[in-house]
Amino acid sequence: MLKSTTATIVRKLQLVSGLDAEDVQALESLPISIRHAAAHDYVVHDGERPTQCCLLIEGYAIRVKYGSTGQRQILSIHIAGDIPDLHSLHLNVMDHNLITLSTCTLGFIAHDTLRDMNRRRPRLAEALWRDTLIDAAMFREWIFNVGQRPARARIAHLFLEMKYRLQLIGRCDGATFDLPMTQNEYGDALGLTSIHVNRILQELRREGLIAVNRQSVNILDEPRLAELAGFDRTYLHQNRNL
Amino acid sequence: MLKSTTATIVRKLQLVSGLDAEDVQALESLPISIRHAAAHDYVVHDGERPTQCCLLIEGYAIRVKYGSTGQRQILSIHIAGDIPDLHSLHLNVMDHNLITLSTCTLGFIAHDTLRDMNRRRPRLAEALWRDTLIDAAMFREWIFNVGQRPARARIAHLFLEMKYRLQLIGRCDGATFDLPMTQNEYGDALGLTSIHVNRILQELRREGLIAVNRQSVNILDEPRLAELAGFDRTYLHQNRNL
DNA sequence: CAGCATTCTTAACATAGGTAAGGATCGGGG
DNA sequence: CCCCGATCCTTACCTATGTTAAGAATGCTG
Repeated sequence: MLKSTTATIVRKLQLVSGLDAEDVQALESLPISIRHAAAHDYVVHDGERPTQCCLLIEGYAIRVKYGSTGQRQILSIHIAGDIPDLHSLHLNVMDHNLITLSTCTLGFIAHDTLRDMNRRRPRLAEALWRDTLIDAAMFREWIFNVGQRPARARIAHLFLEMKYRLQLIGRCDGATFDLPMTQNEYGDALGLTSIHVNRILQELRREGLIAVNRQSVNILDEPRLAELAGFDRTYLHQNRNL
Repeated sequence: MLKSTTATIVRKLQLVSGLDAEDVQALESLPISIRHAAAHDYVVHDGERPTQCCLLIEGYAIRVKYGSTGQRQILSIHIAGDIPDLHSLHLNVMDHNLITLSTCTLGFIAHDTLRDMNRRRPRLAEALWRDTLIDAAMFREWIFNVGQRPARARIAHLFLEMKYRLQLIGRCDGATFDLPMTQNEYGDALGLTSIHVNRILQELRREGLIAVNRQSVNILDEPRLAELAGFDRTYLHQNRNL
């Protein structure tokens, strides 16, 4: 079952920002060069000056900042339909890395092409701008998460965010979804050590809230988890009318 | 000495993104309604649906998220020339609050007016988009700061960020600049308690790195402070050619 | 100038989360 | 099919930061 390379992003933008037929047409006819990447491959490096953007067609990727003393902070987790380095269209230098989490299908679109499209189709340009703004909104929530919530709530919040984002693109029907992350990586995302992540995960399992393993998450008791996390999905801005 | 309401933002955008004479002209002739606000006033509320953006003409403001159990996280600190709620142009609902820190001169610009300008002047639209992207870049660094750095480095990093941003708009010549924040507010910004902020500030003072009080900061030993903080200004994207 | 409310400071004590180290499992390559 | 490296899990102990409390500076405001 071969899906169009743009199917997922088209679906996302349609739901989130609204596109007319011509916009969809413009997106679908964009020249994209496909590449397959292995898990834990660099897509874009910190300090680099990209001349193209990377559409995540299939798989999972993360944005990561490294510190001088080896610390590592995951800034966001990306799924199919995302363009994690869209910002490079207007920000010349990368200030972080883009790395795959799983094997991925990537589609590269030249900056020139995108700029051209934006000029021609202001509604699409707006949708892309909006996409980067939603990115920023998720960063804000991430700051709150890391700065204010205790470890349990932090982890719970991450799972719920991923659930709603995957739901939007049709990759989570019930309560289960793929998420190929190690406990170490959860730690890097949440500002915790893998040991502590492990402690908390044990607790949450014991309490019957979730089932997690290296590749997937199953949310067993969403109401209690949402309560624990203080989760409010407004910040995801998934509905353009809301 | 009366300064034009747009002088600071024009200066910033010129340095950061480059504007031609017509762009400047367009900005300067924007209809703006001025309002003065007291310190600690709400400018925009979480959950609100703004129909205008707020240009910070004079003074300091913060963006803040409140948690269900009273926690408070400051997401960013804003200075003259910033439009802290520019994102509301494409994101309908506010997911946080905008609050003044000091008495402020605010300039409100209707969304319709801005959208109109963006359509007419693509370069300006690009500069504004870029401005929101720099915002996002600062959020990323803020995540790293709160997630990875120990308290000392966290505080040091905040001071250095403010220094370079104020320098750009000409409000920090030497090593001293205004920053009207209490230790409590530093805590809310950094995910620390005011008591711990106080402890660290004492240390940094004793070691001759900084002098801080309720309204201003004096960076006494920038090299050592930058070393401590692991500060690298790239993420501020202050130079369009860089 | 008095008086009240912040803010700052210090101290004693408590705990969430980090560090270190080793054993148990698991999955992919030879 | 078995071995090896990577995860995962567990335990014990330690430290940065939070909590509570209370007094000393400030700085408004009347």
